[in-house]
Amino acid sequence: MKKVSDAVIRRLPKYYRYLIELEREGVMKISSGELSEKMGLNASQIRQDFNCFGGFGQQGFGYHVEVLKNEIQSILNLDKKHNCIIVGMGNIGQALAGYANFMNEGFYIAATFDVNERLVGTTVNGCKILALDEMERFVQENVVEIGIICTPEAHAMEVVERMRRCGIRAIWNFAPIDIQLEGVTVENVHLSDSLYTLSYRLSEQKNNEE
Amino acid sequence: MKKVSDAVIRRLPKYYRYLIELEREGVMKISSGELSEKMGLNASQIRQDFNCFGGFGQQGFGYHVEVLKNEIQSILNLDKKHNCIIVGMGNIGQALAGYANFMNEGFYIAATFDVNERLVGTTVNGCKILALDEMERFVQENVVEIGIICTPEAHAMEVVERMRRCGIRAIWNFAPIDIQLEGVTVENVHLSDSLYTLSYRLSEQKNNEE
DNA sequence: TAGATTGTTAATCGATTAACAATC
DNA sequence: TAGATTGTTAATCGATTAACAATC
Repeated sequence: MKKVSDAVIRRLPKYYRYLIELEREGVMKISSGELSEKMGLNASQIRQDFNCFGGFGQQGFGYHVEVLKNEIQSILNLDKKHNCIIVGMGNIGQALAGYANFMNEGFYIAATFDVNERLVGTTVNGCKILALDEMERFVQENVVEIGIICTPEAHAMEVVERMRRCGIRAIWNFAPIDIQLEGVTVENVHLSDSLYTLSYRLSEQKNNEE
Repeated sequence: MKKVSDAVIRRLPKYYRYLIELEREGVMKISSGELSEKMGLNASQIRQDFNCFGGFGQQGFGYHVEVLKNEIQSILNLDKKHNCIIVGMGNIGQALAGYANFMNEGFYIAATFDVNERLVGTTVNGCKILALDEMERFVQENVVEIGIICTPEAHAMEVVERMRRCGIRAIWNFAPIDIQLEGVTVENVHLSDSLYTLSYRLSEQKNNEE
């Protein structure tokens, strides 16, 4: 199968959100035209996107909302359970541990780790915090697919390397570094980058008003 | 000035991060070629990007790290203080309130709000939580540039509308809805979208290995 | 059958990359 | 002056959009 471009992949969760919403509203079918209006995308683009993965529609009719939703859920691999671990249980780590939403879509925080001895042993948002030194053993004894990095910048790279060594192949990174590692899929979040772009557009807006 | 594309704007914080790093390492000058290797970008692209905002380099020499860093800081509007408020002090809201990093770059959490009576009046990460009903008054009495939305999906749109009405022109949105509003600049974060794309790429990786 | 809407090919647009003249 | 590297124009590439034949 031809490689699907990143732009398409990043639209999939958005389709998924809108389809869940439509299903909740009891809508049974939708055309690319209607969906394009709702989502602010081009109808051609929507059809092109779906056709990267096969034809989910019916000519002359449109798309069955439930079918399409299930297809995208399956493409995104959200119909399977994924064990995660969090390393770094500061503010962000604790928040993600409590982000109950994840479990609804098959993400489960199997364990959390920190180096801070005052945190180790405590329970936050239902997750017990273990000593970082126990990570390797835990990952060997349990199936862990996703490593979530919420450490300060200084420790992030070392944790990434340790995760890779014990077989974790997917990393969700919240530390402000760009991780690129052979054989490991990384999604960098970079919250501050996001805020900075907002700051840019705010000042741009002000300039236009002057 | 010609409108700068979103792709360029999203690279600015990344340049900024690398330049801060270089400055910290004591590097005085850098060429687009060296920077491209470090950042994994194309050198032409880097020069094109910088030239959207004017020529910061010196032919035959390269770029002064400090000068370039300061220019980008100024373009991103990070050399000014920005008051923010957070609405919704659940896990994510609390985490962002404590994300001390923001203040370093001029972002300051002036107040936080919630509807939950058990939270109102308490102090989290140094931020006192006020009742949501006090938001309008607070914004009128203080200069607030950025509204941060961390409410559940169901309340997000109403909060956005209230923020707009009391004059907030920039919104950093963590609720899982796409906000688009005339006259308001919105940066949608969508953490679960990000995790879903990681999930997709993880399954793709597994398929390739088979 | 006629109408609607998909799936897919072709055209357009914008972003990335290459090339090179300008110049420090 | 010669060498290096920018700033900028031109070429390429990929993503988006338009068009339309296929078909339900």
